Amino acid sequence: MALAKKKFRDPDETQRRILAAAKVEFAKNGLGGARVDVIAARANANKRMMYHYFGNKEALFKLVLENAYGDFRAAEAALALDKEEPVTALRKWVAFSWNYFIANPEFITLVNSENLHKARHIKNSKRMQEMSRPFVGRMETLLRRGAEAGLFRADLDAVQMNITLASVSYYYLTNRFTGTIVFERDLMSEAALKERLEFNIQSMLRIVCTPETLRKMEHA
Amino acid sequence: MALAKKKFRDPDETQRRILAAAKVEFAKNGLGGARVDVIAARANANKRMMYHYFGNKEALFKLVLENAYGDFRAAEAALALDKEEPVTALRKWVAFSWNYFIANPEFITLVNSENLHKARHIKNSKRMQEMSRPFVGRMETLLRRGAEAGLFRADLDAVQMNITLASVSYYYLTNRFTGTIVFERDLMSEAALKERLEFNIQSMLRIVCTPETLRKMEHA
DNA sequence: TCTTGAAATAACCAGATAGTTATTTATGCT
DNA sequence: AGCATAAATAACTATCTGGTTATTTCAAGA
Repeated sequence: MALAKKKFRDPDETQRRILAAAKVEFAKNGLGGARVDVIAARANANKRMMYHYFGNKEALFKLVLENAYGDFRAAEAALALDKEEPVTALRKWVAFSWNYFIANPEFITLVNSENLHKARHIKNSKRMQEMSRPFVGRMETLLRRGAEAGLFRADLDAVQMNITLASVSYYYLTNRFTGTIVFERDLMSEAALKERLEFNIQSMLRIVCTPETLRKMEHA
Repeated sequence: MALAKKKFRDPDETQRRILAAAKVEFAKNGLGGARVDVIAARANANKRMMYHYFGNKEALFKLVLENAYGDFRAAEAALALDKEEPVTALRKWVAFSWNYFIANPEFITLVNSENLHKARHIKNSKRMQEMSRPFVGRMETLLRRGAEAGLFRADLDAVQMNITLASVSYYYLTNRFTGTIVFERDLMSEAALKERLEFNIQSMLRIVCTPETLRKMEHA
């Protein structure tokens, strides 16, 4: 196989390492708590390289956030839910966000950190808006298809649905540490995770489906 | 009226001012981004006083968080939902959390900050657990009453319901800054807030009510 | 009025931290 | 081979920051 000869000078690779290290550090400590020295060390790079390639700490944060958001939306698009029957598509969508948040916990903390700062880093990000549009469109399409098939309610707003779909998974996971104390229950055991996913799927179905659809599903 | 003479030395008042200032600063910048100098200045107190009364920055943070949580649960208890008819009680509960999060935005950012730190400040807080128990119990009672009246589904888990009830409001509000960009829509206009609250109430009702109950409500 | 302890303050310190400067080293091109 | 340029490094700096020390000020009880 074509082994890439190890290069001593490799700008692309260095930038990649810095970005990866920054993602870990920003996710773990937030923008304010993250340390550029730690990022450089973890990247096996010199701090000066970070400033050379990315400008400053906040510009690096912005890029990390945009990339994380892009990865999430790309994974979502790859689901190809347009080809699924509406009820199945909704189930898969809920399961997808749940599993993605679990597999990529940095995503949640990065988004939280950006919201703590009132989204000032991406406020004027064209890239951010462009990455979002197809995702909003997908929910509109799904709701229309479901309604036309007589399965879904006809008056649902796609934005509200997008938000609710994310919220039931995101909130559980982002607040899992205080939640464990408040509810005196292990929210992250395998059984608990499975139970929550199933609960979320049922919740979303009850929100979108007509009472008739629900009755049929429950009698099946 | 009995005007309290302004005292030059007033330990209770000084502590109160420091706590209030700390709440603002921690909420705005998170634990890592908060500055003790800023807290002292905003409290019109000396930094030394903070260390004298509260020990250190993290102990102060813990107390601020516990107080914020206590305030929230106290307000919730004051609703006296036990006396309401189940469907009304659920509506009022959803509206309460929604309005509380809007009126007390620090609550959300404080909880987020604590979760970023894996809840290490309240991990062994007896006070935190004690404040939580009645709240979990309230949902159990409500669900039982609703089920006995034939209004609610009989198989609902109180913890899942508590989490979901909070999530649909909390997520919308905590992520309102990135949300505004992602959805290219003002999520905080008066109309948008009203719409979201109504959507959340309907969502919760659809999750808990039996299909028969829903049908009756929709035909009314 | 005098004494005593708590409340309050200001100045300070050591370590941390984002960002820079000056310099060296590898790589691709001719 | 040698040159020009980009990549990489280490050492440095000004400022910030949580926490402390030394000291002063006030208020209440005897």
